[in-house]
Amino acid sequence: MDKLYTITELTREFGISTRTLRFYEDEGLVNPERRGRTRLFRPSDRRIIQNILRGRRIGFSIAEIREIILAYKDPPGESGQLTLMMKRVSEKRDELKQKRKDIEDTITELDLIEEQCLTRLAEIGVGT
Amino acid sequence: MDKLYTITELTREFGISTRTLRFYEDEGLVNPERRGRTRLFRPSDRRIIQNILRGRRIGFSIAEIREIILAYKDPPGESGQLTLMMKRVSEKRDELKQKRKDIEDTITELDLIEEQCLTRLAEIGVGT
DNA sequence: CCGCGCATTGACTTTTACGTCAAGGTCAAT
DNA sequence: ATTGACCTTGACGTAAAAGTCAATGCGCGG
Repeated sequence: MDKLYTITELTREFGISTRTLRFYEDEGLVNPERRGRTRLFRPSDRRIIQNILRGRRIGFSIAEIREIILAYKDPPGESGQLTLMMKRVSEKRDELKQKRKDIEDTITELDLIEEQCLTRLAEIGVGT
Repeated sequence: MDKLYTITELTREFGISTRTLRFYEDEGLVNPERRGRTRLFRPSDRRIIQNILRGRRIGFSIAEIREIILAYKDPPGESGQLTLMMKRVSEKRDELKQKRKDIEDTITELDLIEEQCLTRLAEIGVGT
């Protein structure tokens, strides 16, 4: 049935503000239909928003997110452009792998902090 | 031999600016010695800087990074504080796990884009 | 002694990603 | 017809994390 979403429906679903969605439109990330001046978001817009939010969570800038979205929508037709894009994709992937390692190391560190807390708690618990 | 590092040595090693290191000092994240007014960073400072940069890469704010550094240095002595901290640690860990999943999904997506590029390239290559 | 490179502080500026008004249009229900 | 919910555009404000600029100091090779 291809439901259309109003702006506030989506802000509620994703916990973001209307300002944020309008901003994403200004940035050319989403292109909702209009009934009069009112925005109506398609399922495809909704999916893009999910992508944006994911990108945001992992620290991509709007420009980077836009680049990925565009790359996905219409990969360039020219050979040189394609090769260039594959280089950029490869770089991004390396960056993400580094980030994943950073996260894993930090999780380990958090585990350590937690352990220290437990130890201290036990000491205190025994002492009193 | 406990080498001491000048500010520019470290900026070169880590690819950051002197302004950044001074900013981190203002924020209380590092405490270099002083010979006169000149900063001399100890190996411990250097390690903290590595931690800061790692935190930065995974999107932690300076405030969050400071919190983790402090938690690691001196875990609080009081029972309530300890329990509180463990809750915060647990939250951060969940956040990081979500982030790791986001990263893995995005890597998968990048793989897909790359594949599309390769397909297009093959098509072009054959056609010409 | 002069200039060079490296160091300092302090103040002002910038960028990103929105938040926050202001001022008003539309429509359904009361 | 007024209230209230929801929508709009446009302009201005803000916080974080530095960048940039100005003015200055210190030690050293030539």
